[in-house]
Amino acid sequence: MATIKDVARLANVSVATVSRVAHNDPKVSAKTADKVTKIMQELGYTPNAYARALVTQKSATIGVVIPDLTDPFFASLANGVEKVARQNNQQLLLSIGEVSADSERQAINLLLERRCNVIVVHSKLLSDEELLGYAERIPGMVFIDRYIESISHRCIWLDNFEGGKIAARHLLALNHTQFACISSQYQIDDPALRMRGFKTALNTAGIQLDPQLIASGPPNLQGGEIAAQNLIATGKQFSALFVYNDAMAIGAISTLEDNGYKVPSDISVIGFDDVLLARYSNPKLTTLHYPIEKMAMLAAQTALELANQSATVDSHAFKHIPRLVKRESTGLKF
Amino acid sequence: MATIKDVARLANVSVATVSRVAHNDPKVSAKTADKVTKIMQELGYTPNAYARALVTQKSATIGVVIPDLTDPFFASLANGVEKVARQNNQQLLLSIGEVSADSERQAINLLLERRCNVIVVHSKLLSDEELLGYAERIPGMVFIDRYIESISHRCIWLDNFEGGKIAARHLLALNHTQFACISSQYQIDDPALRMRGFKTALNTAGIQLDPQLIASGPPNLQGGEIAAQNLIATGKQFSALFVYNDAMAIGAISTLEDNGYKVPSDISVIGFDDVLLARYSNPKLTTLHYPIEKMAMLAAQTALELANQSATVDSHAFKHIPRLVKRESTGLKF
DNA sequence: TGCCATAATGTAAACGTTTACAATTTTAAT
DNA sequence: ATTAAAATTGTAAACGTTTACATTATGGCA
Repeated sequence: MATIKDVARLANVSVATVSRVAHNDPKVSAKTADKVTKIMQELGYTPNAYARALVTQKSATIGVVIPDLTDPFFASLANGVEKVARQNNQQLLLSIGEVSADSERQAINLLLERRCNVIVVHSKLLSDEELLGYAERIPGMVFIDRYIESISHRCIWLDNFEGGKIAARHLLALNHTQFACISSQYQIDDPALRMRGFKTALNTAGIQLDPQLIASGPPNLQGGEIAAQNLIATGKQFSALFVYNDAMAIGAISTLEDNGYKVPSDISVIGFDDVLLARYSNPKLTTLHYPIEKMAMLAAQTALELANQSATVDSHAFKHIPRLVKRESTGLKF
Repeated sequence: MATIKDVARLANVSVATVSRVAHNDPKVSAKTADKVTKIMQELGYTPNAYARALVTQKSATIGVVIPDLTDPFFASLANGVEKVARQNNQQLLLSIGEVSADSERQAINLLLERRCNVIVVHSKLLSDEELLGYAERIPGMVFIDRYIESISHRCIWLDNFEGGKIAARHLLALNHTQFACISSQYQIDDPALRMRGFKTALNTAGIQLDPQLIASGPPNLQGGEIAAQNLIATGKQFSALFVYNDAMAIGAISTLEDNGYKVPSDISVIGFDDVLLARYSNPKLTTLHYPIEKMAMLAAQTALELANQSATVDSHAFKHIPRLVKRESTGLKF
């Protein structure tokens, strides 16, 4: 590939001049600028980002660490970061953390090697201490979907507890009195918080959740199907079901309908996350909207500002509350 | 950030020795290796990928150009590339091409600046000529979901025409005789090919497709809903519906059911792509599986080999045929 | 003990840029 | 025509590595 020197030689100027033309620096005469531009095109010259990064000490790159791209939730996250990256003429470097602490660590390290000074990390497996260590080293690192007290101004997270409460209040407002839950068996924090919020709101209304009507499974379609089967197998009555996420909720609905229950007329079902699926399911899913793309954009913006020491973000924006999206899967209890 | 020189100074050795330790070169004594390693850890030394790339002339990076991350189809594509990237210790650089020829061009150029020599491109907007120009400059560039005659060994594509035929044959085998179609109004090639394949197979069976029973719309849920409404509005009978993609198919089903038609008992519906949605919809969608992740992996693998001039791939593998996935949305016509 | 092969380490150039600073050319005012 | 200021261009160091080659240290053997 043609280098700046090649251009300089052919144009009979110094590399400095070529560099100036490449940055359309005003202190270069129109004539030489033309000449150089022409040669650049002839040679198909493209500046070498590595050389540039080396000397300027900036990578023009935003890094993202997520566990998985196929999950639409994380795809939205990456998309949010990409948007602000593009707005700021930065490129997106993607590092997939998979499912082990080791690969998450690996993913972060790769970003560090590339001198990414702006990084959005979604980590559920690394300890607070380890993340703090990284955070200390690189000021432009921000955590999404995680809360670490001592660096709360660098954490963008959703209030899952509150989400659970909102779900409960919605079902209570529809006159339901007999509740069931489906939780996820993975990811320590989120499911537990959502369930606790749900129970708390029920208790406030003077209702106890029957422990036998809490099922769980892996957080996907099949998990929801199995959990719903277990719920039905208890033989207990319930008219409202709060499910950990949309995928499980759709699985649960499918099992319920296979067993002769109509949603929402017999049983109301509410999901969580509001991923694409929720709008495509039948009946369309009532759920709690997780504004992940917006949060990701905020995270990227914050990381960018922190990296430039220009941080002025209102730290109240960091906690997000999910919003109830009423669709077709919940209804009045008669 | 600590550099190799810092390490060298503190360890009382030359930078060359540190570099050797970093690559665990065998020609360094165990004693010094230990000493250096310790200092590296103390300083939290991470080699600078840019400096390394500059001198070795390799970027250790695979680039991907896709129009959009939120579309699960493209997310799968990116995921496939990422998988082989990781297998080969490469990093994923993502460039979003959006929806204009200009931004696609921009996306490719950014990758070139970063001296990505392995690139998987999904472009529908740039002309064959322009892509050929790029292909010439960089040998490790491979095109997915596109066919360019003169560089067919660098194109990984799906036979949409054949897919249309398979769909038709499936519906014919179920004894259907009255057909309708929903196509997409965007993306010149794919929809046209799918529809042509469909018609061709019908004609072979001696059936003509009524031109009035071909509707179209934007390739999403709403597009499918609207198109189905138009189909119903014609007042014409049909028992089998071939839809451009799964999202539209789900929209169409929703409209059909709202109008009192049962799927599949009244009308069989077949989609295309087999995205996540197809498995989550109700009824579950019969569709044509587009093995995009597998294709993306093959593309990345091919690009990698081309970049290393070690290409030995069987070029017959480059054309892919979609596979029929029979689920619940199609059934026998009585 | 001296010598040589081998192992270990160091030196320095190169990769392709950017950017102070220096040098040169142009411009305009006298 | 002279000259100072302004505009343009060039020089060279620096960024952090890798690596061919040169140098030095080590150990084995006679």
